[in-house]
Amino acid sequence: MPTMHDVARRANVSLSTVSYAINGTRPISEETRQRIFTAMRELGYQPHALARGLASKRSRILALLFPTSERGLGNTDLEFIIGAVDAARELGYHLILWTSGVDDVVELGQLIQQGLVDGVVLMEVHLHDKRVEYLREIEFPFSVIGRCADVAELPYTDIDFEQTVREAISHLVELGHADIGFFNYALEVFEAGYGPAVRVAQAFERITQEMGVRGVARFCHAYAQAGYEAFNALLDEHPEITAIAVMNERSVPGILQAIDDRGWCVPDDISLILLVSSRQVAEMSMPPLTTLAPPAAELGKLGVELLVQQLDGRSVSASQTLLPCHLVVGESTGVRRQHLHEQNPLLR
Amino acid sequence: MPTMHDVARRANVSLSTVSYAINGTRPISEETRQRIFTAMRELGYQPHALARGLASKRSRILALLFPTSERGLGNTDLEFIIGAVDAARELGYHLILWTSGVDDVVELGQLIQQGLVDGVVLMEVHLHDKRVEYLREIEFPFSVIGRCADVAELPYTDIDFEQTVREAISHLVELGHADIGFFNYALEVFEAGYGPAVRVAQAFERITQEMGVRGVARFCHAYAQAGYEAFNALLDEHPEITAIAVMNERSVPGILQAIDDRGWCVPDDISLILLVSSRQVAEMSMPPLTTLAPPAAELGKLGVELLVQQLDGRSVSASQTLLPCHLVVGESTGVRRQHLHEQNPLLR
DNA sequence: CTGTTAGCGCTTTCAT
DNA sequence: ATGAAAGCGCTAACAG
Repeated sequence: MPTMHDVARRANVSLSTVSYAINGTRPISEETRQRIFTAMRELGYQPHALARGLASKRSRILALLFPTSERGLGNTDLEFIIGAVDAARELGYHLILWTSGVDDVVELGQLIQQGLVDGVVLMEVHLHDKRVEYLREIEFPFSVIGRCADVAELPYTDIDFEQTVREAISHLVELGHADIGFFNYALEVFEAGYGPAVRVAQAFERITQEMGVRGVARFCHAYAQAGYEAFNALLDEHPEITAIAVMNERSVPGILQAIDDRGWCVPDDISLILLVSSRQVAEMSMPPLTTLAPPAAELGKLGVELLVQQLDGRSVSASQTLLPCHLVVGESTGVRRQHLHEQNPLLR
Repeated sequence: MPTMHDVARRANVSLSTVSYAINGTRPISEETRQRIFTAMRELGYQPHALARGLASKRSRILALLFPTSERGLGNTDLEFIIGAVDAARELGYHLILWTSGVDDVVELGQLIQQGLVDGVVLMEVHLHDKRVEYLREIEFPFSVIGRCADVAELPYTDIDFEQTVREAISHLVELGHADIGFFNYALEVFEAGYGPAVRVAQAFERITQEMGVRGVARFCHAYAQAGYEAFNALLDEHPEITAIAVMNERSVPGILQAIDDRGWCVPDDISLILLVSSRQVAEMSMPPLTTLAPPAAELGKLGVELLVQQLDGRSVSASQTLLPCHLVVGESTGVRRQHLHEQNPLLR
């Protein structure tokens, strides 16, 4: 494995000149530049990452902090990661993956103290996030995918939940729906201050009011049975509901089952819309569901860019960005129909 | 940030003694050991990863090569990654994610020459994989999740496709099915030598014969419409088929749609079984599908262990392992029924 | 059992 | 525009 020294000798220059040529840290005459790069090519030289990092105090390695616990691994999560990896490489960084508890500050501290990474990208932050507090305190570079309650000076990128809910409700309202149910994450998740759960809940309430429709929100665990029960409970209590927005795709099969058990059809008897689920997941259902697909890869990318921006000083984008979800119209939303029990009260 | 030097002074020993104490590379008297570790704790010392790596020529960083192109991002892919990350950390390694083309040997070479990683774990290898050839040639440590045609001396872990298919077919045969369809990946994927596609195809043919049932295999692209068409084509040609095994979950919604369009029901009129799809995906359908769920996290873990085994010499497991898929019985497989057209020929 | 010291391969002052 | 040399923080001979 050739070193810089080898390149220097072959190009008849000093070692430092090679370094300067590579990093462009100071002017080099075109002629020697050529000699150096030719030598490099001929030797198949690649700078040694560790040595470079040690000397420059910049490893060009980032860590993506990825808590696995939260709400099970979703289909979009991988997209986040790939988006981040690709962006990192684009910017000349490596990305190490680090899974750990949401509030395991100790492990985070150890990772950082190893001097391996120049900065970290946090995923799944809570409204009050210990990791964020910690990183702020020790003034270690970081960026956040998601956002905290206090976003002052916080470099983050997140989904525009307001827009997402608005677009979803709009879509339903345009189809004539005026009584809309909403299944959020489970209560515990909400109470833990999981951003999406909290923000979508707020947005749902505000926007249904704004638009003059009736909204009923419920919490629902992330499995089919929970969806089944939540749906039945909701419709028993609010039979007027003709459309449901769902935050957690995992409960969907149960909801569909419950609908089917009533002899109902989607979307004829009830419309269903996913709030932040990938197109891919939406298409796994029959009928394909209407969804607001999150810009997962873009969020991953932006998260990395936000961080690199601090590290390199180069301005890539605004330091606080909300990205819209994209409405993908499937076949689970349709014009409002009268409910069966309205058509024929004998059925209930 | 304290260095080893600081620890040494505080513990009244030489710098090297601290090093030896940390690495356990040579005997240290219990007393000084204590002094050193106390000093470390008091200073909150963490060894500097880059410096250590540079000096020891072992970075304790691994790369997981994860081609994104192949067949779209599946739901299990993230599990692989998490499994690998966790295993790596367990063994004291970091894991960087590296996405690149399946046969982009150049980029792989550059990664390696940077001296950043001690070894790489390859995912999605082809039967004849350029990366494998390259790594063998330069004698760089690696392990493989999947396997090549020539597995001599190849440290790999893979799904036991033979067992998977056998278990699936057994399940169907026990339910009385004797005419079984099989949807493989697309022809191109098969021809590119994508291991799972090739191995499952072989296994399907062999095992159906062994068990004395009739099997009909087809290729099918990874989207709903393809499933729809493949299903109709298959059943038009082979109306005797009462069960279908599917390799690629993406085509499933189309298959279900086609079934529905015929006025058929799953599993009453036809059984459906997924071959290598996660439980999670299987449960997203209605009814929940029967599947052979791959041991994704275990494969990721084993892949890393196989590599570390070479690196550290510690023996963690056999260097060639096939892991079984796990049969998760859903509601998409049931006892064989006579087909509609047999019951009532007028329908067709 | 412990200390001294020469690197690991590179960046970056300080000279020229 | 180029060189020389002092580290970056650690490991691993080599010495005792």
